Amino acid sequence: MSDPFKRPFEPAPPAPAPGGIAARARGAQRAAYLEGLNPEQREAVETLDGPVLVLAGAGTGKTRVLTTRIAHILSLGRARASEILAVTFTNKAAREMKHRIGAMVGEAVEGMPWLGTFHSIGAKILRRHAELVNLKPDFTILDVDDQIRLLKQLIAAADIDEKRWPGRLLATQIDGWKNRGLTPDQVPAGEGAVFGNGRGRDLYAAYQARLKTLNAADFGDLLLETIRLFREHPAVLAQYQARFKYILVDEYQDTNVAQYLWLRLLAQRPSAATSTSPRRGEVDAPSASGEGGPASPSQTLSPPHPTSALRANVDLSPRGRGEAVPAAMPNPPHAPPKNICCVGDDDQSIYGWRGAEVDNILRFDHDFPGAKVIRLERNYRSTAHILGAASHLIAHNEGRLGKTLRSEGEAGEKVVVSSSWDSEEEARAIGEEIEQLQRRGHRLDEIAILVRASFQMREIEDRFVTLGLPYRVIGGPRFYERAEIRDAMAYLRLVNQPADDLAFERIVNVPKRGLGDAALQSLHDLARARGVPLLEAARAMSTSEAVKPKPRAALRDLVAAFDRWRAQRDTLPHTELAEIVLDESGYTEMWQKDRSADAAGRLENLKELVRSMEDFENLQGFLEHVSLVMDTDRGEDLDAVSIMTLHAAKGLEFDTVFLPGWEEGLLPHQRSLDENGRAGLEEERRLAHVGITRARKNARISFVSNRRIHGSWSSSLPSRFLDELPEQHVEVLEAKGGFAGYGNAYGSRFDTTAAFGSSYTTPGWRRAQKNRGGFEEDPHEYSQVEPEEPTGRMRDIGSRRPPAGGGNGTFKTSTARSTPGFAAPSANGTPARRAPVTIEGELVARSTGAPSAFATGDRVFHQKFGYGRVRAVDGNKLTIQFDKAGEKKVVDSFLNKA
DNA sequence: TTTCCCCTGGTTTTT
DNA sequence: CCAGGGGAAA
Repeated sequence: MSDPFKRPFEPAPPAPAPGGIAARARGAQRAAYLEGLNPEQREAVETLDGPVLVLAGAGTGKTRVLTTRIAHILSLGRARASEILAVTFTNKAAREMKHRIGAMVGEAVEGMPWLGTFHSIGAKILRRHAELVNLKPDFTILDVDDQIRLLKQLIAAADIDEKRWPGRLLATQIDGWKNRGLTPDQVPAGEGAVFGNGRGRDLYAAYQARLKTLNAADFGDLLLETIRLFREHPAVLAQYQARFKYILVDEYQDTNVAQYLWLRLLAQRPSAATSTSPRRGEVDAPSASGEGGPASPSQTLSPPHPTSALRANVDLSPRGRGEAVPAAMPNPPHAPPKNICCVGDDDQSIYGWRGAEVDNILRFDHDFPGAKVIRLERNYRSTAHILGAASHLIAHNEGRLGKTLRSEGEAGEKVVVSSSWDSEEEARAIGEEIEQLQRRGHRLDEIAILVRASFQMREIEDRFVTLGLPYRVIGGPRFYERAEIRDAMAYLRLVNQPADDLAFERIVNVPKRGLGDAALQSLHDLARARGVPLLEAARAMSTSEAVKPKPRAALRDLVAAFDRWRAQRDTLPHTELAEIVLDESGYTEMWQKDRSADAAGRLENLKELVRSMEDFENLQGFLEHVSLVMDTDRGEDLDAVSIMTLHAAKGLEFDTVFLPGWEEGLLPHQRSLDENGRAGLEEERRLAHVGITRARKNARISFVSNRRIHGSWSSSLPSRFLDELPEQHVEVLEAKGGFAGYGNAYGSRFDTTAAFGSSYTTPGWRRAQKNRGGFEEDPHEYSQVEPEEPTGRMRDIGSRRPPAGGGNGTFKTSTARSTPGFAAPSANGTPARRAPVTIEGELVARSTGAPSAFATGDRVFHQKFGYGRVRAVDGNKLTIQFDKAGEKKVVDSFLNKA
């Protein structure tokens, strides 16, 4: 038994008693995977009994602990793979865990059927018992568009002004209620009355009823309905309680109330719950009982949570949602909680705004009495300077459990703080610096730019396009969220399931068939009158004399097409069927005719969709996958700089990280401050902390003095977080712009800037208190004062023109930007070209001499700007008159001949 | 029914 | 400033 892990998971030997001889004997031999763990990690892996909370700071080996723990459980024979419940938030995390466990234990990862996201596991359970919650096992999982369309109909039906009360808002509201585990009858009356003149709660109830009719569930239902299932059917619950011997939860700080309740139900011992009635302990949940009875009105406010011994500081619990937060873990003393292990980091809780309750993690030892808390504080990622800066910053938060990250590495370089006049200059500075790094051999895919808000990306992208610097935007509209993909999916759904009315509504008139609102309305009426799906109603109407000839023909063709496709469903391979559907429906043609910039990209996406179907056995399997897994990792192995939001960066790491836009109002985001006060501020601080801790070697923070907000310019103040960085770990670069009082205004604690005679000498946060919004001014006024850049490489007078002057930066962004189709830019690994010298926006010189393959007058296509014609050629720099985006100067590697 | 223009609002985003 | 949605004209 030299390598016991080559053995498949199942069948596992019967679970021996803890500490049994066999286990110990095996354990002694199998300690290989435990090697290389530090003592805390090892403790986290080996403490198998009872509740465990692992507080894992950034870069401390969280995933490793989780995966090793699973391997450990399996190898000790404590449980079979199918008896372990392991939940993550994202599919990506689930995939990664599967992968790593597989690497550690052998091939048989498929033997972990209960490793997945909360939602996918919820769906799995729900399908098994669908009848018990008034669904059929093949229920549809709604996407957001469907949801909103449905809500709009309900709002209209209730005769509520849809303008004042948009469907989207109600969707958000309902989502919020579901996140908090509230069924319609549990929504506090006051809150339920906010929407639509007191009708919010009724609409929610109507929506739920409608979902049942449609045999559909939305994302929230995957959790909430499972909870309801468990509450109303204790025998079912008991079955799962008995099955899951070990529960592991990743990113516990991100769990919302519904997820918490879900876990809590599963984490109870099965014994008591096998009885037919809900347990006493359940009473403290938001619902009075599991029997669907209304929550007692007196429950709208619960007492403040008992202070947790775990918690170092006072709770901030901000959002006034106390009523939704359940009280303690209900396990009576005789039934200790099961073996649940939650891993998380309260300092990385950045999703409060979408329902995550930091409180869940802060309260863990109270919820799970006798919990063992293990802190992982040894960071293997970042240098001491970076960690020092991050730790000191986050220490300003009060609502935290408290950890101190220690670096296991060298001191490295200090965190660099710099400033720019405006965001255009900031983008330029970043671009320049990256070129420099590139010249020194720094890989581009080890560089990331992390922004607070996505609008910040635009100028950076713009700059990179000009420089020919390859980049990729992470996040943004995901593949399956693109309109063309959803349309295609709707066609396929309807082929698969002719009763899918929401899919029908989506595509009746896409492409345009002359079937507008009027036609749809009469279809609805007929469908309702006869109690048939819309497609059937369409069939009836297509032969009815009452319908005008034109729409009648359109309906006839549509119905015939679906009949045809459905007949082909069982005879043709599903990929082929998909192609046929897309072509015969005229959908492909619609985009082919479309001359807009992103049409080509959309067609490409459709091809990609069909290609991705190959991985599935049949249409059914594919559709199930897509509704749950909304991301495709179309990993591009291009060496490119990553640009993303701070939120999207969680869990990632890079050698060098740029953090632009650290200004009051943007990094502590104004809205966060306004809406959530101190708790909001603390979440913003965690965001800043997440940003810094993404860096392994270099972190470069910057802020600007002037920012354009909604079109008009206003001066901005440096972020208060800058003042919270410890001096000894930070190097402040002198502002290049040199406008005393602005770029250098910040940093009362940094000598470097004092010489500039800042008028702001109070700490940044206090500065921010007074007179926010600043005053407006024209940066142009100062342009003459601008000294030459220290590098002397570039004199960019052009950028000093008032940015409002238009011309530059007025292009239309398209969704294609997340897949910039770089024609393998030559920048790859080659010595970076110098930045072009520009005067008044004119390109006068350029350092690459390579002649361009394009000539004046050529028709070209650009991924971002669309089609255009070459106006002028200057080496590899071309001036293009784009059809839509206007005149631009672009590097030729970004162009294709059209 | 479609198209065009006006109006509004404009962090973050998974499932 | 600028994108997306909704209402009014063609």
